[in-house]
Amino acid sequence: MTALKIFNTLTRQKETFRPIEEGKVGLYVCGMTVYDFCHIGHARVMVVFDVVSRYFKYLGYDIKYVRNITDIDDKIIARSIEANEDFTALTQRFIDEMHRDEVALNVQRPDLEPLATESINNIIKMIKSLIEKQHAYVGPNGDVYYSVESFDNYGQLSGRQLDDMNAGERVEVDVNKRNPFDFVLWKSAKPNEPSWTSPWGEGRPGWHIECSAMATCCLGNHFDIHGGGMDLQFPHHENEIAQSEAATGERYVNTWMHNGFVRIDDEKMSKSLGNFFTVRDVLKQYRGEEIRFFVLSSHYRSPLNYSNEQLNESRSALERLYTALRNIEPIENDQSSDYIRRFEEAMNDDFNSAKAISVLFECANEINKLRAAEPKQAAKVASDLLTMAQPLGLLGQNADEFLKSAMWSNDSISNKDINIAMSKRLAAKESKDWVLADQIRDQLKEQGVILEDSGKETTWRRA
RNA sequence: GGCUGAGUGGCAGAGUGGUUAUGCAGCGGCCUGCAAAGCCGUGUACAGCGGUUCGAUUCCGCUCUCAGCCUCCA
Repeated sequence: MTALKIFNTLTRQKETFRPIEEGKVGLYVCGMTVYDFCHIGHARVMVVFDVVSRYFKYLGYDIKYVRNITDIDDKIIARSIEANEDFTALTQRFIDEMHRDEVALNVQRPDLEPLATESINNIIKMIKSLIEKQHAYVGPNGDVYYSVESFDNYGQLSGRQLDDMNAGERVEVDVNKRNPFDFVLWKSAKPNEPSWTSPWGEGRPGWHIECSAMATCCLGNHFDIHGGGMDLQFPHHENEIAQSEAATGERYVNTWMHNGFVRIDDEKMSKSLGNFFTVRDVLKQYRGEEIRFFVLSSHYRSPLNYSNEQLNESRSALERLYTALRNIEPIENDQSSDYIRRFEEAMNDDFNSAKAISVLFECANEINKLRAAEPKQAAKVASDLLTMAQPLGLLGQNADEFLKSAMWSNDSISNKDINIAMSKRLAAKESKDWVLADQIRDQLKEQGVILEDSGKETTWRRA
């Protein structure tokens, strides 16, 4: 059995995973800022780290998975003013929507979902300690800043030197900062903004500090894995390291994992570019499992190009897998399985879900070959297939139900009417009236229903 | 300007110093009353130019192209 290897952004290498505490894993992932619906890029983070978490469980680890929710920031404030809605009502609304998307994508809830607004005490404590240790200072405007020059290893994660970066190239440099790369820990409140009391007056936390506070609070000063999107590498995660290690004096995180972007027409999908699709929108056309399969069909660090063609392919792929599982009662396989071995080998290689999925198809092929002659053997392979699908969060539905429920044709004709048409066709077939039988079949096909004859039995599915 | 990463067959997408990825689509066959599903077979793929090597798509160098970060962003 190969050991689990994970690509660590910090070292830019795959490293054998060694937990800090035997048999346990602490995982922290940067979650959503809740002022809008989740888009497919967010879905990728959710699904990717859901699989990471499921796979650790599959391997028998006791995992603690923490994903924060940013429920206070500039955009939230802007939205709440715009919508004339209290910011807590706004954020609660989108937290609920996010949870709805997760359910649709079969994403399991993290063990903890801390809120920034419920972590203010810890945030203040950490800022205090940073000021005491002279890693932070109060600027002329009353905001508290982190001093990047006070931290020797600043730039270790993103592989950049302070001198190499073009500060102020695209954004005006804040005159209150000693170094242009210093960042806000505590922001003083403007009139009518939500705020909390602190030693530096009424205000709210900066973006980066909340994650340091929540992560160390939930998982300890030093934990195993921290994840998030590629774009968070700099400055967000770089700043988290600087803050946390300066404040605690301990190493912060062993392994950093970053997932690649979803792209549209070879461009990053993002809010600022406006080229995004919300999970909600895509769910009108595709099932959650189809979106999930699409996300897992490429490696998590690769770019993922969004298109209908790709989603359609994911649909066909799932149909093939479910078709193999149809009408089979899996029997637990007591023998060691080469499929499982290769599946684990793929997953142990930095969670290579694309490669792992190819093993699922080999199982499907094997089942189809065995099903007539050796049904018992086929049932065992089916069990293997489901065993592998579980940590991927796939194939959890009943095969026949999945195949009978394709979404857009659901309302065109009822199951009852399908059955009526089928019995008419059966009668036609028995009297060898092929013209009528084919006519009925063609008609159903127009309504999105495909008939499949096998021997005397006829099954149906929706296209 | 600095720093990352990527360029694979019609499409998508893994991987490897010499041997079948996988899925979708195509073609031929089997099965079928005919289909569908399934099975079998089938594709001179690895951006370009040099180098290392008995041998490179895989290692090294250069070139070209693309994407990302250096502002908020998953």
